[in-house]
Amino acid sequence: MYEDLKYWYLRDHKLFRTLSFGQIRQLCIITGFKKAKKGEIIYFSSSDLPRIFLLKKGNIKIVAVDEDGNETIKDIIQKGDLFGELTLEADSQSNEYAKVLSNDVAICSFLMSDFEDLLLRNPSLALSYTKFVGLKMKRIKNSYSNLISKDAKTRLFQFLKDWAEKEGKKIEDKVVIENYLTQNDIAQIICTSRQTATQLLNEMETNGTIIYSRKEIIIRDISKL
Amino acid sequence: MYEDLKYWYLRDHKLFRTLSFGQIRQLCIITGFKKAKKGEIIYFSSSDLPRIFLLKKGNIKIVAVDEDGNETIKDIIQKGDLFGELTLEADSQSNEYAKVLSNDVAICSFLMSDFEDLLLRNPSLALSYTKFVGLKMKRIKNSYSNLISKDAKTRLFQFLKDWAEKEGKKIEDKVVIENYLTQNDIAQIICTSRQTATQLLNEMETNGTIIYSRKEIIIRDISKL
DNA sequence: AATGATTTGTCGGCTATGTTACAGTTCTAG
DNA sequence: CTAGAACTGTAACATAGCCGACAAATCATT
Repeated sequence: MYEDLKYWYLRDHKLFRTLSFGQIRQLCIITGFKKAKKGEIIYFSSSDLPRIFLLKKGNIKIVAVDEDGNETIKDIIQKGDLFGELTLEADSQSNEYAKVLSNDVAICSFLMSDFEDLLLRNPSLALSYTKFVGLKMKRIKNSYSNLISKDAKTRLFQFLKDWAEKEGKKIEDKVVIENYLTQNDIAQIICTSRQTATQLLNEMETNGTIIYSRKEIIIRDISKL
Repeated sequence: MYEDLKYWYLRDHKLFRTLSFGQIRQLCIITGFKKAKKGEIIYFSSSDLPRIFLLKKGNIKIVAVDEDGNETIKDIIQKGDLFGELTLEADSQSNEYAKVLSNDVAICSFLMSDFEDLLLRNPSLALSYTKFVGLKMKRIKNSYSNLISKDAKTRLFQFLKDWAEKEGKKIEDKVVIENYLTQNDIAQIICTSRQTATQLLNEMETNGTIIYSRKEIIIRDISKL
């Protein structure tokens, strides 16, 4: 029964959909299944054995701390996303951890080495996984080049657009996003100061392009972003 | 004989070193083997069939053009590097091309689909390749976060340091780099205006940290960068 | 050797954005 | 219900680095 649970938790992910029950049993080791609450911190890069994680429920942010102690948001992970040592290469020096944003999350994980074995036995999965990593790379490239070449306003617009696309719910002609980020979070994601983010958001609100509150963000007309 | 040539040209790359002669024959299709001269432009994203390229000799830059016609340097490719559709996913919209920087280059290429077949038959190669793509991703992340969080001067320093490490020749306690980039190129790589790059380089020269000419750059004391 | 093209050098004004600083608002935990 | 913490709002000021403009130097081609 517990075995079955594990099975479904992985099967769920599109990457693993092609695998048989038996094959997933090979990856028998969802050694970790964890729940956590808002604000909790989950260390993963420095964990004993390198792992790959799968977020089953909720939202987390990946935060990196540099030498000077500055925090930067590396990524926002949503339900269904993989995170951790996706490159299959343990990286001791990257000083990253995950912080829970939503009220509670559920995470499962498996050992990198076990995953490698599975890939070796399933070339087509290996290929899919490579493409998956590649896609991730492309996304990163894209968002970074936005960060570099556009000004803060454009970056905010782009961010909201992406967010709406990923998680927004269309209600009539508006898009409603559940807002689990603080303005500071948003600022960090689009790489600007909190103040500028605040200003821009307020500006958009007075313009009537969005309705902002701590609970949700409503975008009037997504095509105008 | 010609077959043998192809073989060696691939065998050369560390990724393919583990493959047998026969396996490389499977990838029998180094359909392209091309030479080009300085300034030439090589289109690859829009090429008929998606390919993966291997630069055998020389240096090229990967340039992307955005909607407004602005050119940005995406990458500098050196002898031995792979480039092209590394993610194994044809990408029609990325408007990229390669421009030859050194006096002449030699490039060989093979079809993405053939490469995929090879990966399917060689799980361990697939794994290596995944790690290779992963590594590339990590590098990109790294350099981008430099671009974002550091100022132009630090970026230039970092760039010179990397360049020296990759290509510099140690002569006594100095490092000499063959300079095939214009100041404009450098500016684009570190994402600043040409003027600022010029200013910073001159500043470094008067400081005595580097000796700059169009042919070569000499770094006095690399540890001081 | 000459001419045009490319690359480099330099300057002053301008703008977006970070910084510092503080006040008001909303949430949270006891 | 209340105090403290965490967020949000606003403003003045400083500045890195972009941009336009143009001159000087170097390279490439005939």
